[in-house]
Amino acid sequence: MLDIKLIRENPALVRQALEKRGETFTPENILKADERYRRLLRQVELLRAKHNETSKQLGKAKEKPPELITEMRDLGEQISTLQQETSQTKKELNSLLLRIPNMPHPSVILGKDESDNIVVRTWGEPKTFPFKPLPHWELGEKLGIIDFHRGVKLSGRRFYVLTGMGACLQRALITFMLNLHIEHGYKEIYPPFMVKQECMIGSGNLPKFSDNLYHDVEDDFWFIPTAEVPMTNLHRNEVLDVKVLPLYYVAHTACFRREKMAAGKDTRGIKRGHQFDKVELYKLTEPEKSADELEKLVGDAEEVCRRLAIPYRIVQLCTGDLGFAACKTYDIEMWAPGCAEWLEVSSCSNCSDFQARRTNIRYRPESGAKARFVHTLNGSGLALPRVLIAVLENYQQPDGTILIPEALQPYMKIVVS
RNA sequence: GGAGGGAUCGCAUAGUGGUCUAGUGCGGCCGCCUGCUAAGCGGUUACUCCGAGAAAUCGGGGUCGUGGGUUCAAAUCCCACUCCCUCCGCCA
Repeated sequence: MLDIKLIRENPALVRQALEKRGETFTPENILKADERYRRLLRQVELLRAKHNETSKQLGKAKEKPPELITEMRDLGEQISTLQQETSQTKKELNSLLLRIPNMPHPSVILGKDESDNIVVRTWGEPKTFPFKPLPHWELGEKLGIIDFHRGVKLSGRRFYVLTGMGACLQRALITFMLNLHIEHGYKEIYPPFMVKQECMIGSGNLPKFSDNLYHDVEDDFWFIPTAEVPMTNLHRNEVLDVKVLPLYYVAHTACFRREKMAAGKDTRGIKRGHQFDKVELYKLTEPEKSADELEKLVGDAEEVCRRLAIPYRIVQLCTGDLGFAACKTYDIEMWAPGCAEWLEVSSCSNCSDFQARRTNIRYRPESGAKARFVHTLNGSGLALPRVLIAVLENYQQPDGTILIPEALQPYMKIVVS
């Protein structure tokens, strides 16, 4: 959510910033609602002051003068009518504000869409194979570690079953990543996978993107599309001590996405499913530090790729490709020789105070000082099915078997009888 | 799912319709006194919104778990919900 004061005082600046992301911003409705709200509020408060005053008089009076009671009754009616109008206006204003995306950070490159993103750096050389490397769906089926047919039998398209060493490899990756990030100072979190609506609003997934979410109508639970959602809401309505900042969290969760938007895209393999696992990094920082913390966050996520010795590149998203809540984003893409594409295994974003405003997460710079909104950052560290793809395709051997990356070997020591 | 109890300022507690501008204690902060310490004395003590101001600050509104209701008037009465505790049922 953007600061209404900024919109009020400098709508042109906001418009310019949002135009960079291809958003046409018309502040007129918002400004009108804002002005109307404040005008109504002043009226209501004036009446209330009168009401309180009269009530006090009446309270002190031994004999209750009937004209005072009449006055009270009269004021009460006026207040309740005006109050209704005020709340309604506030609601309208709020729902408008909730639908405006974050403003891009000035350092973000200008661009229209994905095609204007730029590769910031690459690491490693794509391996050359003395044979034609297979895509993971073929490897997975041949090795009997990914069962597509039974996945469909159980849950329909875009579902699969990992079996045997496939499931084991994923589990090894999860533990490896979690441990690595914990070493880097992140605190492990195991959050709920189903959350209240207000959490989805807090992270920015609602009200605008309900198409991509699973929702349990009976009990009004929303299934998380990423651990970012519960982690954004962990400290909802809290004022944090500056001494605890920055907070670093890491969580492994399942993620659920309806993927209505991506219908027909990436239908082969395990690249895009309705359910997948992800290790997610999350930070809460002081505003002045979030830019640096984003770079460090990317570095921490990158480290996973390096340890796995899989070539990757860092892509900076242009203004037009930024997510709703982000002011700056880097993607990490691993090279997958089998399907011959760069796989997006992570998206690391600085959300500045956008989510903190929605969730009301603040910190006090020093005791007695006014509380300020924190900045929040998130990034995958990393998304599992895609890393699994990269491991399978990069480590495939001529005989169709998979070499286990050195970093994962300690996690794969299993006696199979 | 059923039955009961509860939620008040950082913590602990008082408050059964108007004098609550929510009291008291503890803790915190500031000061005083005491040749150290302990103790004592005085003061202070939340968040948020609107408005005025360059600012310090000032005026006003709201907040006693949340939302409704009754009433001229609600921390206080009524209803619903949320969360916590005790018990029963069910369950991993």
